[in-house]
Amino acid sequence: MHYLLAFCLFLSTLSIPLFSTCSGAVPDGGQDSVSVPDRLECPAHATDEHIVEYSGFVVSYNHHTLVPNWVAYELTADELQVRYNSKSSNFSRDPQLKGPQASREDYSCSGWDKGHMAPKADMRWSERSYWESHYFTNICPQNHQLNGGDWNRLEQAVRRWAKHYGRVWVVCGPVFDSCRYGTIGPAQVHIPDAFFKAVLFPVEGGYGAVAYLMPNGGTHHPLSHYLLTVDQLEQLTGKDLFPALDDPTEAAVESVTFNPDQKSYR
DNA sequence: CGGAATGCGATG
DNA sequence: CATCGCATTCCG
Repeated sequence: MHYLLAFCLFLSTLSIPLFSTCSGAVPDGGQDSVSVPDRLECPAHATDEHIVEYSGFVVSYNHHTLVPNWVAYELTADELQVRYNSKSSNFSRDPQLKGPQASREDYSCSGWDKGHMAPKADMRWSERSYWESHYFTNICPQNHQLNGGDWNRLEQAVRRWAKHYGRVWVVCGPVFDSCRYGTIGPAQVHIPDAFFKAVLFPVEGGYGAVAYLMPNGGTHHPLSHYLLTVDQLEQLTGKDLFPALDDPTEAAVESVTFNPDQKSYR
């Protein structure tokens, strides 16, 4: 017990922030980088990102912030029928990925949750996808209240929508602006200021979309409080979301907010 | 209320 | 290391 406490204090002394550039603009060298797959849910490719394709989701990993730039996946109603389960949830590094990664030590005693971007509850359709969701390439430091609260409620809504619409396309990730929370751990894992999530729906003859932005704190509001258009989210994050849509469709879908519950039986 | 789902941390 | 218990939240 005393040893553990001393260990944590030791780690905290190691994690003195030097100067943390938040932009992620530092080029990280040497990693094989694959182009972004041509899928509906994937954002346009940007510089300084390393694309990793897992069985259940695609990650744009940032070797500077040690968190993903974004995580994207299609979620189907069929996938939610299969419920692979494990008593333990063992977070680990992606063994295939070269270069720096976060580790458990960075998060332990940090006061921040290991927050999934692609939720493990969305990846239960196979043992492989389940464990891949536990790689640190899919994890961000996240406020505990948010992780179990409003962010979790949004994830539950996405599963409800996937069941109702048959499939949805999801992209989410951290947002860095003021970098007010600094970093955690010896590896200096960057703590996001906020998180975004955008969801694309198949509707008759076309698509609808919603976007959310939640600060990385213990706020509690109705989900509608965090709502914004995909256009607004793109301006905030500098990302081009759902670029696989043809231009007129993309423009129409991203300028208005779809109401996914409007047509449901509730 | 019971079952999912997000986790953390104590216990052998 | 695995297992268990705890807290919170939401849904049917």
